[in-house]
Amino acid sequence: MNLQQLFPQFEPGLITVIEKNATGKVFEPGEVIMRTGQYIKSIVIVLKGRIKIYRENDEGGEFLIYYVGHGEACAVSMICALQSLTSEIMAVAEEKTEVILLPIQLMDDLMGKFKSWSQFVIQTYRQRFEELLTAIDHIAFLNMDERLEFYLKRSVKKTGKIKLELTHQQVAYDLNSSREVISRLLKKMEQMGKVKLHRNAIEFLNI
Amino acid sequence: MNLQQLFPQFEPGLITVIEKNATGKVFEPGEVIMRTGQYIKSIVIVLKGRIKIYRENDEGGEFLIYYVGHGEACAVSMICALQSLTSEIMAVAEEKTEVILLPIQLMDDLMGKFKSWSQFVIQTYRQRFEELLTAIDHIAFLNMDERLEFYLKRSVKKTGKIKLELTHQQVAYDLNSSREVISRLLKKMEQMGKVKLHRNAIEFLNI
DNA sequence: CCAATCCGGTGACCGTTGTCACTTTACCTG
DNA sequence: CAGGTAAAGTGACAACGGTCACCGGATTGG
Repeated sequence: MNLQQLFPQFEPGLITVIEKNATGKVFEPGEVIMRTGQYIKSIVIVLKGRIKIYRENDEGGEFLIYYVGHGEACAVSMICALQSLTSEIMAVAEEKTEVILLPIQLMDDLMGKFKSWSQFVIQTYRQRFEELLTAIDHIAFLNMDERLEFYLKRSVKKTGKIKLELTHQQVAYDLNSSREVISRLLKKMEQMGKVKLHRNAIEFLNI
Repeated sequence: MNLQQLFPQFEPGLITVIEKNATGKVFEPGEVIMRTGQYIKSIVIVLKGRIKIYRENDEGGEFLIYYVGHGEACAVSMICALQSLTSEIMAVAEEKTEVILLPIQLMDDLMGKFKSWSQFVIQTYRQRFEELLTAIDHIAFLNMDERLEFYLKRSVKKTGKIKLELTHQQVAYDLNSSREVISRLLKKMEQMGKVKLHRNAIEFLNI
């Protein structure tokens, strides 16, 4: 994967520094990249594939906050990196995902030296901040059926597939709900002609 | 209010630039500082008092996300400032609040020139990001009684008062609930000896 | 091919919260 | 002090979503 191609806005000097200090890593679908409570030692940048970021609670509840796609970075890793804090979220590879890891010590240095880097950091914060606000909106103001519909639409957009390979159980996890509830709501959506249900797959109609 | 005293980490040069370009403003308790959908033209920094930041939805629902106290800045104003976007939140003065407004054009300039400023910006993002995550936790995983207790404890901490001057209706607004529900839960808490209820006030016991 | 397993469908039930309607209480003001 | 008003208490009810129990169909693997 060509870094310069993925980040055309980065100065060549910055690319060189990153290439010198980064280590690559590949995660298989479903593999956990980061756990709640784990120490963060690197900034994670996605080159290829996609990561899901979850918030967890003590009793096994989990809740999908956002996706990190290629050319994006995990804001949480940056945040924690600055203070060597533990992660407050969980990250899981959704598909086969290629990332690079940058040692946190580099962060301060890059921020000072490269304007494109500090813009990238700020831009990442901004985007994630807005996504968190959207997440808050949804759980605070929407019912499960509306949240489900948003979830499916977003999945279609992120994967580019209309037929989503998902079980009801997986959807329930992501929305911090239960399988039965999701099944019921999907049935309703099917009756309204919004989706077609298959085994292990949900086909989205009327986009 | 002495800027240098409030921000000891700022370089004297930075203080000078801020003083030259800032305009002061005072808001009365309950006054709306920023509305959802409004264009942001300045960065807001609180010198004295406290602001409440809400997320609103179309149907009049609102939801308290966090407070901005003295020596703190509104992360949203920074985020929007960078791209001249509209605000996605509402800000209301909780008490008599003194702020300074920095024109957004200054942002880029300061970021490049003053390390203490870019650290301040990053630090602000980091803190707000975590508060958003906490807010998500609460609405996603906690029941109203737990959220209410957290809300009261936080108010005690923020105001320094054990006897909170709040009506049940105001609490209901902040938690996006209804007065009756809050009244019921407060009654329960009173029976458990956690609070003492007065007219227009809630006294917190056992801290 | 049959058993085990996984996925999904379904009905019953319940707790939490929101809503409605109304009453009671505290406080303020003329 | 009387009357008005804002705040708070309360009971009834409904909607949403979580849980339980159980079933049936599809898939897989020995």
